[in-house]
Amino acid sequence: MVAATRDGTVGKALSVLDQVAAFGRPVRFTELLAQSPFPKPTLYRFVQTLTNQQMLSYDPDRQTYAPGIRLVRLAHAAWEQSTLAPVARPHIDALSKAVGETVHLAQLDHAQVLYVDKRNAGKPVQMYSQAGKVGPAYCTGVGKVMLAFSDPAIVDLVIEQQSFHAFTPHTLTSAAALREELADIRAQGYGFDREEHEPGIICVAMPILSEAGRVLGALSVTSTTGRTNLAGLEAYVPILQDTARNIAIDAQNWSFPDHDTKETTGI
Amino acid sequence: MVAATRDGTVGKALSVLDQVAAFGRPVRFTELLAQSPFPKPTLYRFVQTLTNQQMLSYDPDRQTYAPGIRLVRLAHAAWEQSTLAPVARPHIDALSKAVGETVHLAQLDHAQVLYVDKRNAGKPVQMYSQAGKVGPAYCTGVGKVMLAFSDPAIVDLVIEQQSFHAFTPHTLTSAAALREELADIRAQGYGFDREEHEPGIICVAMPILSEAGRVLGALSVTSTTGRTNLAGLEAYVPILQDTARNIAIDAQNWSFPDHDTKETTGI
DNA sequence: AAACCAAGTTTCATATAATGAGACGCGGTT
DNA sequence: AACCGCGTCTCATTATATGAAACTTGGTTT
Repeated sequence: MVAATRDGTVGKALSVLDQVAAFGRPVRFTELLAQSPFPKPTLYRFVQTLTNQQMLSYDPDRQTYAPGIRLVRLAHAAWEQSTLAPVARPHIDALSKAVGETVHLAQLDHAQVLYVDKRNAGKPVQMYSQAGKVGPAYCTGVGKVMLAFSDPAIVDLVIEQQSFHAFTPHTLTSAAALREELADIRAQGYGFDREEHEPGIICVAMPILSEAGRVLGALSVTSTTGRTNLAGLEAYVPILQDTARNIAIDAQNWSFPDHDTKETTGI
Repeated sequence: MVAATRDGTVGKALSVLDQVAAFGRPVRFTELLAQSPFPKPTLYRFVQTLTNQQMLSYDPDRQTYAPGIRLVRLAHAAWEQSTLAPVARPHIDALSKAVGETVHLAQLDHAQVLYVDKRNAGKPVQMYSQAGKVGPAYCTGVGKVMLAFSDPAIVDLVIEQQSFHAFTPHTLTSAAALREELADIRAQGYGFDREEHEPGIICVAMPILSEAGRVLGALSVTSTTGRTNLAGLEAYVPILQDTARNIAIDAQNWSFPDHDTKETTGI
């Protein structure tokens, strides 16, 4: 996660937030305490404060804490302002329609892949339950592609703090294998997920690069070995390239033109 | 917002987060300073800390701050654990299919309505851009319905800190009018939005109440005056009632049964 | 070029708030 | 009745946050 100390009280309190979120379920005070670096009263006060602040929610019946509702509000703003999603939206819609497969838009967040948007092939999907999800960088198409074009220093850092887990027989499980793969990706400009994260799931991924060559994010088209193969996915490379370039251009020119998108949702 | 002081340094820092989010666009340091209660160096350090912590993101080119990507990660956890959305999902899907109109699921967050999930009538929709959105409580169907069944003390508080704005000619613009409406809703068990927030937009809303009578959230079916009228919407009351009751029951029994929902997304 | 200005950054003595060992209250066992 | 685990509170100590003022930087005006 983020550097816990160094950022004083605020940093410590936020680390508690992460801790609660990491549980993935409502959690009791004692459970937190057991794996907390903070002494009991300190942790207690953090939890109190965060609950006051609606960053945590408290269930009095079960005596449990969970990430709070204020985060949902804040994340809405974050998603609209700090991710590629709003600019990329029309392009992803078009791409999804064109290829008829699941499309992902991801960004790099520390050593992890953060999925910021998604279009499902057939039916509408509850996006929010997907966006915000994180995954490992070393065994996903989007992750590898983003790393391949990242600053070497960042790659070193990611590899260093990465514990390679073999999700499938195809997962790359060593720093050396990964570095080799990254070189290949850099050479050819795009990458694949060859059932490295889940059996039967393959994808082709394309980086979204700024004019200056900085990694903004990545796109991928996902399918299953039942429906197609890598050669089949490779056919999508041109349209992925176009889409990625267009997103990059729009991102460059994007300057939040004063809310000209008037709401008409009828909420 | 939340009580800024009282929660020490952490509370103050979080208030800065809110402030940034409220801008709705990337914002410069000076802009923040102009409307901040904190002196320059204090605000500066908060912004620094929050940026370090990825709660804010900084654009060095434009020298602007925006809500950070860490919020998206955290919100994912919050949405899954602290909202009705995961339990309600199947019920809302069914409801949406049955009525063929836009369906909203909302919860009360302070004095505001927080939309936690949504199904669009015809075409798939980018949910995330809607969930997390907040609206006023006094002039939306879901807001009034939730207030109507809330603790009187809460209602007083909400009304007190509410500045009534007339969005349309039909908006209730006085505490008295609102209280009267709330009494009616309580008597009849559900409520309407009679073009009170946006012209042409109407909805019927139903509270989701726990066995003990506590307000868990609210559902609504939204339409336009072009397609139907209040009497037409009233026909949905029985199915809304059923759906709300079923959601309440599921929410009661919901106890996070240890990740039996294995992922098969193929990300 | 020199003077100016505004936005951003750093310093440092002071005030304030965070800290955590310990103690307390309380419901549920044994 | 004694015990125990869990959550809560107290308070002297210490560390941290604070903010007036000074400094830097990059751009604009005279």
